[in-house]
Amino acid sequence: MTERVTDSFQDWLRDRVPERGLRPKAAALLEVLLSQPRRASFGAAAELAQLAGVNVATVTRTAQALGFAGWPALQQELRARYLSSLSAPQVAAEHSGAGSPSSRSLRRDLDSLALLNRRLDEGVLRTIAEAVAAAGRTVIVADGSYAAVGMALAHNARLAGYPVAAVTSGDAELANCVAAIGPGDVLIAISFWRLYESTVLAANEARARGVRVFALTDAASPALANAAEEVVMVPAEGVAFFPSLTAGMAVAQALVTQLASVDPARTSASIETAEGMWSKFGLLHRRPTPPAPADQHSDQPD
Amino acid sequence: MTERVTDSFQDWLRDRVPERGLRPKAAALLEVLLSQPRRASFGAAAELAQLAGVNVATVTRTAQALGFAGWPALQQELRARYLSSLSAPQVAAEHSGAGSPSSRSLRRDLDSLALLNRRLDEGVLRTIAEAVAAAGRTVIVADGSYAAVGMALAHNARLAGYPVAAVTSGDAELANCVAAIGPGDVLIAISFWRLYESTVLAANEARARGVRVFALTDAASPALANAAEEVVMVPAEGVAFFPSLTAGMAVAQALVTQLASVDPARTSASIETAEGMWSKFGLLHRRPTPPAPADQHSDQPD
DNA sequence: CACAAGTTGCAATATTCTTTGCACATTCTC
DNA sequence: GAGAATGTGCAAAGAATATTGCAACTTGTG
Repeated sequence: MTERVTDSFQDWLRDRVPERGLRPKAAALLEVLLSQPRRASFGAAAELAQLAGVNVATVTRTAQALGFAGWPALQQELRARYLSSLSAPQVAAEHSGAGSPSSRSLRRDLDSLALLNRRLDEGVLRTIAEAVAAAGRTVIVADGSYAAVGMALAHNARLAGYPVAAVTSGDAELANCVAAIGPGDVLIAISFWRLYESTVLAANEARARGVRVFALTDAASPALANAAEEVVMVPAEGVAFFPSLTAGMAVAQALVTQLASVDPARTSASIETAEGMWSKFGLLHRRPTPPAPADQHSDQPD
Repeated sequence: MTERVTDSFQDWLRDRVPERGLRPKAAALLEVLLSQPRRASFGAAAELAQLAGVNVATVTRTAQALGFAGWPALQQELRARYLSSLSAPQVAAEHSGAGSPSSRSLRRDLDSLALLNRRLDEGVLRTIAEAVAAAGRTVIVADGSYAAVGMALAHNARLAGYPVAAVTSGDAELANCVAAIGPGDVLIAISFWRLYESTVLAANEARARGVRVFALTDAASPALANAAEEVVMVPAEGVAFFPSLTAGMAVAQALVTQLASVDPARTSASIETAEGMWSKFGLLHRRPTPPAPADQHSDQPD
């Protein structure tokens, strides 16, 4: 039961123990909490009490003795830490003291990314990257706030030398873009949480027209998954009402990185050209250190 | 498609969907459960209901429609499966291509985020969030690929009920926008790696006009830092040529989360309104019945 | 256009879980 | 060894959560 959950989880809990130590029963309960973090995270006070051979009341009192308002408050912390230790054992956030909304958001994103890192089948990303590299052109459909991820993906992919365009200007343009693609092209649909009607339409229509369709989604979207050849699942759960775009952005980044490695020469040339343009247009505030793009991604074991 | 072990969570839940499919609201709830397994595993029925935009009663009814006695029974199953999906497939992902560009990118982002999490002073984010909340309006300046972060920030901030606009359409519009703001307004400049000339200009000009200026940047941009009241430093190093937007996006997410907590009532009201609009405009995809094999219905917006 | 079938939200009800007052038991001190 | 102080269990009060009856609404059909 106890994996290597122990470190951050146990240390933290032990640190809450006050100077005087705990009463015998409270100590017994603490041992249960430490040794069975899973049950401690989910179970009712009564369940833990029985497990520790103490009364329910002792659970509440122990929680209070540890500095919490009551059992629910303690349990919430236990949960957060237990889950963190499950998904990101290596990071072991030290200051994860349930602080401000912003720091909670960061921590959640960190967890999501750790989860993504373990879950993601990079074979899928390679497939998509190669499809984009081979495609006549690529259209990215992304509505709502997900448009940001689509834009980033398209922007960097173009920089890498591939004709990738994001459609974010509404349904009319979307329709036109879908009408303009066909066999030999690629469409990437990005959508988390709630699915926009037009995104699904575009994906289905494109597939019917012989376009290779891929999807980036948070798995809540069978409609989109059905239309896609491959689906990349991304955790998008945020702490507030908004779904988090962070993990999706990480996937976009990974995808572009993979794409850049498909044909390094092409990418290098493209970047060099782009840089020349930026210079000519006077876009940059200062001349940066000239990067050596060919060196950056020259090592690809696969 | 991906038939990885981790999908057992989603697959399993989808398999419980009865023949006829689900009612619209039930389907909406199912999406939330699938996309936010953490919350689904821990949260109360009411919380999930709000997230899905349905009534509490629907949660209970959906659980029953899926063949469970009620929400607690469903939640218990969800928990078990979510937790095992967290801890099980760790090993597989590690070895299948540990060195591919995409997985290196992901790992780099993970590291960056961990670094950010340690370094970031949440007081700064709070300051910015409060400034935005108090401002007459807020303009976000972000050029190049950073525009994606700016867009996401603006989009979600608007959703939270604040007049935030991202300027991404070129220098002409940027000039107009800067001309239109003054004391009592806020400008947020987002720029990593290389600094666009116009971004710096806008920041300096705005500050001269009495606008509160904040900056999101990596360490390499002293010019921007000079023009800003507060600077949020974000690691943006990518594995390839491209700077990573992931950490920047995480900060945007954190900022919006903080902003949403400044005046929760206002944010709730705003989101509710927005949801009503989405509904009216028929933006969301609400087809509950995906699995019909021969049934190739053409999706029609309702 | 009206009716019927089905769906959803509201609100009262029922259930479960947590906390706390109180009494008994144990332990420590003089 | 007696008294006081502290710890613990029991059970009732209190809070939170889930369920269900009912009415209003929407959608499909004649």
